[in-house]
Amino acid sequence: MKSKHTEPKTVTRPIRSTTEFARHVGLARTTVSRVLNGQPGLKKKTIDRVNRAIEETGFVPNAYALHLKGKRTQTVGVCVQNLSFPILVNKLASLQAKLRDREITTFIEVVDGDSCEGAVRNFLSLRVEAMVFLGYFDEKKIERQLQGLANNGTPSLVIDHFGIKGANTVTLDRARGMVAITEHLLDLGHRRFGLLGYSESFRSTHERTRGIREALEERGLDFDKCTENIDDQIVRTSDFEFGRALVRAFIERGRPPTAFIALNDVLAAGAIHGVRDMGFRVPEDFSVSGFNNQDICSMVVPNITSVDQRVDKTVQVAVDFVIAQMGKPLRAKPVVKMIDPLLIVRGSTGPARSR
Amino acid sequence: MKSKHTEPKTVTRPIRSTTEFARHVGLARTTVSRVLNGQPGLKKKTIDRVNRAIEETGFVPNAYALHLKGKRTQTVGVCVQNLSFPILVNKLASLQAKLRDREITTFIEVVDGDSCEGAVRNFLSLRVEAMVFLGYFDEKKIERQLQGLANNGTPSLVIDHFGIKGANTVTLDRARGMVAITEHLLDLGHRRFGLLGYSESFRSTHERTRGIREALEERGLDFDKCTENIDDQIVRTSDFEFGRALVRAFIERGRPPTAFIALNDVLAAGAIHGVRDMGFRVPEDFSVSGFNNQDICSMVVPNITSVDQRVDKTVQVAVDFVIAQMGKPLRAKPVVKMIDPLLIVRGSTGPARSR
DNA sequence: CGCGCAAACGGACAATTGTCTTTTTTTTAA
DNA sequence: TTAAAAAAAAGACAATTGTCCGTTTGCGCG
Repeated sequence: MKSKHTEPKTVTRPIRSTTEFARHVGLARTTVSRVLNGQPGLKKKTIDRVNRAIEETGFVPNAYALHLKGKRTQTVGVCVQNLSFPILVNKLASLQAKLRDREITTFIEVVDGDSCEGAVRNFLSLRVEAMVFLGYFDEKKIERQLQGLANNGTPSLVIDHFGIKGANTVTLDRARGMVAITEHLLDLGHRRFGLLGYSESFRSTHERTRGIREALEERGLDFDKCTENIDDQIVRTSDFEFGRALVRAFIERGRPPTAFIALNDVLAAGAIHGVRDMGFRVPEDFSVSGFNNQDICSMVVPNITSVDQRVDKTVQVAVDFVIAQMGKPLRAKPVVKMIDPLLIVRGSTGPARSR
Repeated sequence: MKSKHTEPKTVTRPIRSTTEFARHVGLARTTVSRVLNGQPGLKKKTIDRVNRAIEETGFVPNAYALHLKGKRTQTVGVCVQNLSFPILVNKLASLQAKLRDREITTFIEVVDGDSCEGAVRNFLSLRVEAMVFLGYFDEKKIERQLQGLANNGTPSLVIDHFGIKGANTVTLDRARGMVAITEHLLDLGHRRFGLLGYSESFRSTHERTRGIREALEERGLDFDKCTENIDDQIVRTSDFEFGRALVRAFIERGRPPTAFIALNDVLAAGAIHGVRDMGFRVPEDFSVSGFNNQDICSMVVPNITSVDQRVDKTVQVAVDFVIAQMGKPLRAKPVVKMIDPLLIVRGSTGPARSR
């Protein structure tokens, strides 16, 4: 048995520089370097020899020396708020994929509560050519960070968090999304709406409340008369249980609205279960809408009517912008791009039952 | 009004090297460097002057030059399979957080279908001190990559994917998880089980089937007599709909099992809806179990009995191992650490109804 | 055998940083 | 005011790579 002989016993220490690699191949360092960088005036045989050795040894030139030499780093740093929201994760994955397609390396830092200061420092130290902030951050802090980046000449972009001063921004037009939902429900004959989860004081919540208000006023309806919000009457645990408890409370107190507009899909899923708990049906007795069009929309019966964030479109716009800015002087005025949302009508909304 | 004067109009071009920075502060480069690296023999006033200038300008030394000089990179590269599975995302986030706590920078590449070759090359070029593979990959490819890393002297670790030759591995003991579930159901009086989603030919599925088999044989029961699998009779769309359709088919064909053991929580959620579709109740008429203990377990009524992966424990073990290996010669023999799973009993499992 | 040319070699430089040593300047103490 | 001590400056080197340039090698051809 003379197997086990394919792998050579050359347990020499790893090759860590072009010099060592060149010695291993039996060529001059400069010659190897010329091969690696595709310079002319080299015999095919030599080129093959080098490439074969690369195959064998897995040698990769040191990125640190490479970029030090002044070569563009072709890297982008991404600060992501956290990975608890599936929608953010989708955006992150899509972002890296699209940047990779353009031969750009993405560095990712999950910030999650910490200020992103450390992440930004790290990225700057790595001389990224642009920086992306994905999600919602402390406005004061992020504005300071962005200012620092501007002084530094590093282009930056904020995805999602709308309203940051001086920031290049790509974000879903959340107000418009709510207009779409509200109009959809109005068309179905609903006139009284229970808002689920709309008392958080985030900027995005304000934006979205504004959308509902606009859609109602467009039809001559009054926001305060048409909507009810009993968020503060329920102790909030998980989104699911919160939505469920809110709906039960709405029904128990009598004269409930005919449609529930939830802040997100999980709340909506809870709401659907709340309706069922009370012996009613969705959408025959009550309509329920979600937001974000997450997977859970299809994991509940009936499936949830929701607003899709158009992650792909959003990220595409973001990537195009970032790449256009890389390696160029900063723009004087910030760019804000709003992405049109997409209403996905499913089984959880239906005609209002006359009561 | 003499506001707007706080920010100096010095729109000089950004400072990109210690030399430029030193000029800006009015000190010698070497002095600044000594301050940055905390060397002794410096006046407090000078140190303060430098620190203040850092505050103002946001100057960060070039990481590329730093590491080139031979300083350890203190970086780890993580190849993650994809971000479609929430459980993987959790592990990834936890991994980066724990590594950051130890002052290690994590580079992340989401591979998603592509071979991870490119990612590995990129990491090697960045001279990471260790590499982690998170999730399931093509065995042949990953073995080749690991071999390459071994030649290179870079420690590596595989999380989740059990059974890769020569790989340091940290993984949930999936067989043991299934033993726990099966025993739990046996204790509740169940003797016939419907397996949902167990016909995929992944290594993890085999492991888990083995666990069920062992638990049954432990009580003198025969696997083939006690379990049924009708996966191939249903067209698989989403996991949710698949689980739902499977259960309906089980019930429609008559003489259904009393408990359904689903491959994951989404299948289990579908199964619960399937039971309800047919006019039965969970857990009174049928028990349903999931796996992974994802969020969805609490977003279904009744909540799903599942097996928790103990992400925190898993990642902690992984991080401890990785850190112990960094910057040291490779171990001769691979280390495999199995993590004990944790059965979480919730409302979806109950005593078997005698029929 | 000698010439010319292509190909490879070998040396040098630049990029930035930390560190070491030597020199100069500043501060402190007498 | 002067000498000593402390602090800062200045210069050099190493780390790795790409590139430039002059030199050497090898080969074919006459």
